Amino acid sequence: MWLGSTAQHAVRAVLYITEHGIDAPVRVDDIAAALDAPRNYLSKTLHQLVRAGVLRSVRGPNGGFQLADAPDALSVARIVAPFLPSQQTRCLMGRPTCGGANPCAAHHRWQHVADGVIAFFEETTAAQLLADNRTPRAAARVVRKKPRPVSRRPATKRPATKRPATKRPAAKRP
Amino acid sequence: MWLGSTAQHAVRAVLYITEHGIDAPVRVDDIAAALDAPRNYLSKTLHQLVRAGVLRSVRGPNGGFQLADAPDALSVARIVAPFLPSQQTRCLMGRPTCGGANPCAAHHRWQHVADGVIAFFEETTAAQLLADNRTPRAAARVVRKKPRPVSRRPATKRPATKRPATKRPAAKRP
DNA sequence: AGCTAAGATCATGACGATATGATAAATATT
DNA sequence: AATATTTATCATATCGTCATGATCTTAGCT
Repeated sequence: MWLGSTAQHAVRAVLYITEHGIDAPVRVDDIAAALDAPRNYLSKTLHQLVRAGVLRSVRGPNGGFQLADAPDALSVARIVAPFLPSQQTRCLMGRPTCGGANPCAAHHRWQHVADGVIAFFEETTAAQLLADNRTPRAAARVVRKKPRPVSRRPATKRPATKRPATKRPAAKRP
Repeated sequence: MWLGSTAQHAVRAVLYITEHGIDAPVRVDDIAAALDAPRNYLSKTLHQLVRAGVLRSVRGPNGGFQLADAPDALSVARIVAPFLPSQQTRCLMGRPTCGGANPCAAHHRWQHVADGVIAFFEETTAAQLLADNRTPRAAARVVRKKPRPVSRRPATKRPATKRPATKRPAAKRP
């Protein structure tokens, strides 16, 4: 609902990378297998996230994708933005002039609802979703509380995480 | 936002019909001109609303479209339903199994937001939107109140409104 | 240098949404 | 019955999304 399948793949892929990419990049093949998503199309999608500054990619052997920032500084809005239709109006009717002096018929009633949706996208972080996913029991409760604004600490450059030649469990087909 | 242009045309057209179709059907040409929407495509769209039971159509001279029910018994949801993508899941990720025992990562946080949107569509009526449109000043206030559930009175069959041969101001090109 | 494991990219196509223009069908008026 | 008016429908076109499969490029390893 309200997210195209590409954006849905993007969110789920980012969550997967957040969970499994702590010390080594995650391969597209692994993500595609885990999400049951088309491999090449997912590759393209992830690359768009690289261009958007959400992910970093490493080519060649032992390559893959990692988060560019800390998961609690990554809002769903940033993940989803590259895959939203370009003409983004907040007007239900799509009226370009809607607002302020010239509201469309639905403007005032819709505004509240739309604000809620925008807030969800802006304030929900990858870290929160992952935490919810790990403890579904607790998630049903946490959601009752007023959401805190997204952590704005400046993108904690992690110290390059030069991973020590982690021999992964070898390729699937040796 | 979140409504395709067809659905947007549908809502605006219904509002126009609600306003101008009190005692006589409204012609597609008039609606198309008022909305600046493509004439034939709008015709098709309106016909879909006829099939959905939202409008009634009258063919031939003095024909056009009228509401099938009273405006305060017509929710936005009913207007928009025929133009929504068929696979309607409330899950942000589109997971078919999302919910209850097997929630997706975003389920609990998203549910509240989605509920708000659903409620907007279900509880907002054509009559309300039209009233808001006529008094934009007051609309900014009314929206603060808790919305009342949609009036459910049983579709007031109006007594056929056989209009007395209303000569309309003639065609555009005589 | 050559092999191999990865991401990056390209050509192609299916599909639905959004139209456009022409034509068919219905009906009120004369 | 003929005509004019109005909706209903059909054939076709365009565009963006969502892919698929093949090929190119990068970089670690020996």
